Amino acid sequence: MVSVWSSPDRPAYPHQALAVVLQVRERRLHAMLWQRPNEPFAGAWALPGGPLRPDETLGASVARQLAAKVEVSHLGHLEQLETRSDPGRDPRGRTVATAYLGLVTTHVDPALPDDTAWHPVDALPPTAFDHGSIVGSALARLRSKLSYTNVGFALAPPEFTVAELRELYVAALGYDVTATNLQRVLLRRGVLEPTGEQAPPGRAGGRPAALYRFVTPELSVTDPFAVFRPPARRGRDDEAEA
Amino acid sequence: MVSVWSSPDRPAYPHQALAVVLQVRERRLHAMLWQRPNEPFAGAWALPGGPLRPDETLGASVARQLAAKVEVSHLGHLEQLETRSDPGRDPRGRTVATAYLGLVTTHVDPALPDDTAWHPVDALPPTAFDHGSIVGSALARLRSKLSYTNVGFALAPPEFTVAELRELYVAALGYDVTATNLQRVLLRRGVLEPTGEQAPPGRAGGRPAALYRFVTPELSVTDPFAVFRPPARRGRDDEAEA
DNA sequence: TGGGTTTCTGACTATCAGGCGAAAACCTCG
DNA sequence: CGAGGTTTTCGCCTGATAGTCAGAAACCCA
Repeated sequence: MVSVWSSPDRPAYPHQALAVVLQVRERRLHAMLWQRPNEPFAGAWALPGGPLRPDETLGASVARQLAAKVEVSHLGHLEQLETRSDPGRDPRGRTVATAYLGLVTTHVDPALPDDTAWHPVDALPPTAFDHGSIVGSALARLRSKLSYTNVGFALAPPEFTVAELRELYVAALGYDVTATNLQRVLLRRGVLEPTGEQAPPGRAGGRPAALYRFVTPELSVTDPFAVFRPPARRGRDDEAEA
Repeated sequence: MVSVWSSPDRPAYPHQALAVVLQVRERRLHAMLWQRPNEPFAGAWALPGGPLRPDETLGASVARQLAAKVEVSHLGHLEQLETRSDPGRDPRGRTVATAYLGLVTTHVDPALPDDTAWHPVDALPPTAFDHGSIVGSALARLRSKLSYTNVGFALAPPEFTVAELRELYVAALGYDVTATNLQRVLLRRGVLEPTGEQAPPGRAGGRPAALYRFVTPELSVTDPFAVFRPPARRGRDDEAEA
């Protein structure tokens, strides 16, 4: 047990770890929220999370508290987002909150407690505290990262067709993207690769789609900034193969 | 005065706001550090910062504590970086620390307390706590943002030549960039504009350089991701002018 | 077997970063 | 006062990549 120390010139504050857990459900991006039964903000919806324990890191804390809500194995990605410290953010007294961004793959439907539900991010119910704006931050983070990293792996099932992947991106980004372009860009970047197999023929006919997977199930950035790059890195000799 | 509340199931922790203040000095990127006189880490160098007060936000706290070190007006940019929560990061007891990234324009030399000094980021002295790795995070953040935002304005003086700006970028990025390309890219993005005047002729002869300034003294992102963009945004009709 | 549907592939275009060299503008020295 | 050196600026070219589009491929159903 680690002792918590405080003194007049080292004031201490309750700290909570929050999580914005996002998942694409029925072609729309949803956030996991739970409904507060008590004041303050009784009836309003809040982000899952809770107090930081004396012996855990914030990352461990948010993972532990999420485990009480969803199967943790469904969490494909978890990263620190930002820390909110407005003294008035909780009317009961000051707390500091560190928010995390969590992503759940779209092909699972984890069981949730009764007070917890998924809400489309473009039509959130009344939210508690500053949680609404935290969801906004998470959205912005996800959307920009979708473009220059492979976070998509955390939203998509292990194998998928390009059309399915496109649906995910459309839902998460909030605007339309073409399957052709999505496929070419991701293939060129080397984050996507065909499995060699093909999906079962669709119910409505049409050419059966090839199956793809993300090459690496870990976050990697694609260095979108061709700008001000060292001239050395000119030719990409990654695949020096006859 | 805001009351701080705590209970067995809402443990509280001392929280400190830290700042990684960076400045380009003599063609090298430096970080501002102060030398600890006492244990733990006596003699090691630490990031400026200190305890969060009960009635201030983290942002206000870091600004306040920096004001004790440097003229705050020199801080061209300040943004939240990340929050460290390893229970063992301070051997005296648990503290949570939220780090900020601060940038100082290169044309000033603010007076510093005796225990505080600038250190080149590529040759840091022994650092206290986890502050060394926090500097690393700040470096990564600055370098990526230099490429897709206009943060440069926070490092550069109000007016400058392209050659001077290039020196700043070289120092901050850690690798060489060409003045030609830097100028063209920033002009094309519209973050840079000529003042119309030109710098006093150099001591070594040569064509006198034109003076430039950053168009906006606030952070703006240049949306580096031409990827997965809504097709609507095709032509840029920002400057629909005869 | 033909029509409809979906996916895949390649060709073409537009945009932008990066490299290179010539021209412009200034200095100093003989 | 002109020649040589230095620094900046500008224009042209190349290469990489995003975006569009149309046609071919592959499947289902009637």
